[in-house]
Amino acid sequence: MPDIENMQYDSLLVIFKDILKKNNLKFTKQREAVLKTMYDNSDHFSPESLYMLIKKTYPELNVGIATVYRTLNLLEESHMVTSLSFGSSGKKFELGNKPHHDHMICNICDEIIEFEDEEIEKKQEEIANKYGFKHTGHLMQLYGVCSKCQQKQKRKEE
Amino acid sequence: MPDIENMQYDSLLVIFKDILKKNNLKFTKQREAVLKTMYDNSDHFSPESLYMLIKKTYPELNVGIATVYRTLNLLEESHMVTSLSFGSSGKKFELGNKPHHDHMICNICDEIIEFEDEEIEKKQEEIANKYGFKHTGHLMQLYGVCSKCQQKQKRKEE
DNA sequence: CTGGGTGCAAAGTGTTTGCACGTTG
DNA sequence: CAACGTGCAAACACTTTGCACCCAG
Repeated sequence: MPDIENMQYDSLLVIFKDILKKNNLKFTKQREAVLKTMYDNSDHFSPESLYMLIKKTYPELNVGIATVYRTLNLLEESHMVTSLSFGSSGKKFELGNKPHHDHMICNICDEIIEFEDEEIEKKQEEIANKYGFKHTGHLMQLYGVCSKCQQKQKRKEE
Repeated sequence: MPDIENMQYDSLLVIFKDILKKNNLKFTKQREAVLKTMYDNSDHFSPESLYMLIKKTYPELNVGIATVYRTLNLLEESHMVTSLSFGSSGKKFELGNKPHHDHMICNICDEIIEFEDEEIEKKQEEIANKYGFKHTGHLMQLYGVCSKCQQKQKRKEE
């Protein structure tokens, strides 16, 4: 499986078509619209918000939300997108075309800040090894209050 | 707020009653059954599995699953239990009476292994500070295959 | 032209809520 | 005895699925 970090859209598309072909699946306008929309609006999407954006961008396609779900699941299984588990309100998905990173999530405004730390990654590897655990992935999310919301809170207190 | 690590049941109960009193809530058999069952069967519970266990242990109470949800939410807000996000199939809850730790989750058998690493905790703190983020909690879960399941896989391959 | 894909609506999940009755303080 | 809590079932939110038609290969 190629490493899709930092790839341009054309290369992502080639990989996607390849995955489809290997699994006897077909390349459709709808499937492309999902990938393209995620690429063009690099962000963390809920299936719902992605669905709305696709409808707005490609009104002629008349995409259904079921297809968005189906495609996101397909892309996730193919490791082209990754998902973040979110408290209670479902998952968010992001296209995997950037270097690995984790997330800080503001409890107040839901803003997502990405960060990356090699040392922690190494440490995780060590821990897994210690327990004879074959480490295939992880989820690390820091929760708290982002700097903007902290300032808002201070202003209110005055 | 007291630190409920390593506490015996009696002390947990006192704290729980205290929280209830402070919020003008009542101490009921059902609420106690939830706390006691979690204490007696130290484990990671889905609301459903906890509900079943309570029904089995206290058949005379005729508890409803809605009460289990309500009580778990109450306990979580009061920081007496914590929850782990679980892929798509909801959350699991554990009583917070042990030292802080994170989780390794086997993708095959769903076994949960607890671990603790001070260095990572420190690093998380540093990262949050760097972004002006007020860090109030985190979720770190490593996914992979536990040693038992790796052995089973090997056996099949032979 | 055949098998997989799609939109739609219905069915599944997991969780929350309205209500009448029950219990706590 | 006032208020909060409970069980029940209905409602909810999110996601998956069955089906008839559609389209890519």
